[in-house]
Amino acid sequence: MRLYNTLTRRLEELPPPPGPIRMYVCGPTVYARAHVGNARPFVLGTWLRSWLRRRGYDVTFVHNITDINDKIYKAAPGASADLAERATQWYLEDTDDLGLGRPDHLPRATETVPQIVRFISELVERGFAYDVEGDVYFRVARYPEYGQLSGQRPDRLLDEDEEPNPLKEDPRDFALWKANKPDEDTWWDSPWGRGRPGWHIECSVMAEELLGPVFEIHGGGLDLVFPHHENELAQSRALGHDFARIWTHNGMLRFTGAKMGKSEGNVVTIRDALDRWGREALLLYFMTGHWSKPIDFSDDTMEQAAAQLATFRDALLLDAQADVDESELDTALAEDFNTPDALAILHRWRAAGANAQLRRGLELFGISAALPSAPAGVVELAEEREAARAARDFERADRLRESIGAEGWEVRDVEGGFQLVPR
RNA sequence: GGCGCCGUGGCCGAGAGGUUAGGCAGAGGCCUGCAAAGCCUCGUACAGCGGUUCGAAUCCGCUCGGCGCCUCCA
Repeated sequence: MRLYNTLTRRLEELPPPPGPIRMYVCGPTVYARAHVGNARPFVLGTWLRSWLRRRGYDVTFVHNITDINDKIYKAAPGASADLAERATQWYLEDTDDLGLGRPDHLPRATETVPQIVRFISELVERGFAYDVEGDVYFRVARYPEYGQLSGQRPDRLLDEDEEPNPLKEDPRDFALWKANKPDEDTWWDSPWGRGRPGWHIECSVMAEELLGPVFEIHGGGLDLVFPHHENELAQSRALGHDFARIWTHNGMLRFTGAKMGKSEGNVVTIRDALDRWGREALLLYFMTGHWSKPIDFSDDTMEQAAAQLATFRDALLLDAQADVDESELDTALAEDFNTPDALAILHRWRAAGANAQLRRGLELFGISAALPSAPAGVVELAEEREAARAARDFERADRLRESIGAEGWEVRDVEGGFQLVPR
């Protein structure tokens, strides 16, 4: 199994089964309903887990909930904890409805504060951090490797336009701990006074708490490479921890086509996508693009995914029992988890009539392609149509087919009866 | 300006020096009372310009175009 590693900029071999494979995928900051783009790393993480397990790996999948953040304070003045809790529940509901199961651990920043404080204290003791007026900052100058993940050169990271924070020794330094401000309604006690963790530290700590100081995979959106992941790496390596070996960064979703969303964010929530297209079409959509590349989310691309799903469903209605070499799929996935290639293979199996393997292959990605059964009223119409056909009253039969169509179903005449398919 | 990614047939999208990717949409046909599904047939594409090579969509250079990040966005 090889995966593209942002840190080394090449494909990297995973240890052989059973591993272990310890995987941390950055989860959401909970301040609003998550959008489809947020689903991509989650989907990828659960897919990877199930496939690796099938290959005999011992996998632990950690996915965090960042429930302490500036954005939350800003979005819900005076009620940030409440919003964070609500948005956490939304996220769990939305990702549950993707039907891929839950990560093995869903740590929350608010439940990790003592460990975070300990971690920061150690950084301070070792000179990698300093406190000023209740804030604690990471001393970038003390960590010469800074920039290795994102390819940024430390000396080029100075932004002249930015008003420098006078508390920082160096404008590149970033906050590990922030003193409580009057409009922030949650806080924790610490050696530096009342405050709360900065943005990046919670991930270093939660990952190491659950996976240890060295683990195999760290994932997340490409937009997190800098500064978020760069900073995580710096904090942990500063303490001598290897931290993540392979960094996987998934490409962004591009929202094109019809404008959705409000003022500027033309985004679609996971919920909306689920309601409109169904979870299986959505999952199939995610398969159509390689995880490391951007994909367009549009009516057009979703319709194409839905059409592919229908094709698979139709094929599985047939009683086909051909046999194919199932390892072909594993070969595709073993090479950087190439789902578009995997999808092409599944289509070949479909065309070959290898339904058992096709079903197993789809299930790996959480797609059961099972047909819902038609409501009784629709079944009745179909039975009436059968009777009309038997009586060779085709005009009536065609009218009944139209009525069935109006209910959102399609009748097909098959050997010895009919079949009802939603459309 | 800095770091990086990408441009493949109407659309989506693998591949990566010489061999059919696959799908969606479309056309014709078989089947069907008519359909649907299924099956058969049909597309010789790799942004442009140079170069390397016996041979390039695949390597090199330049140009054009799109995108991400550059302190809180998955």
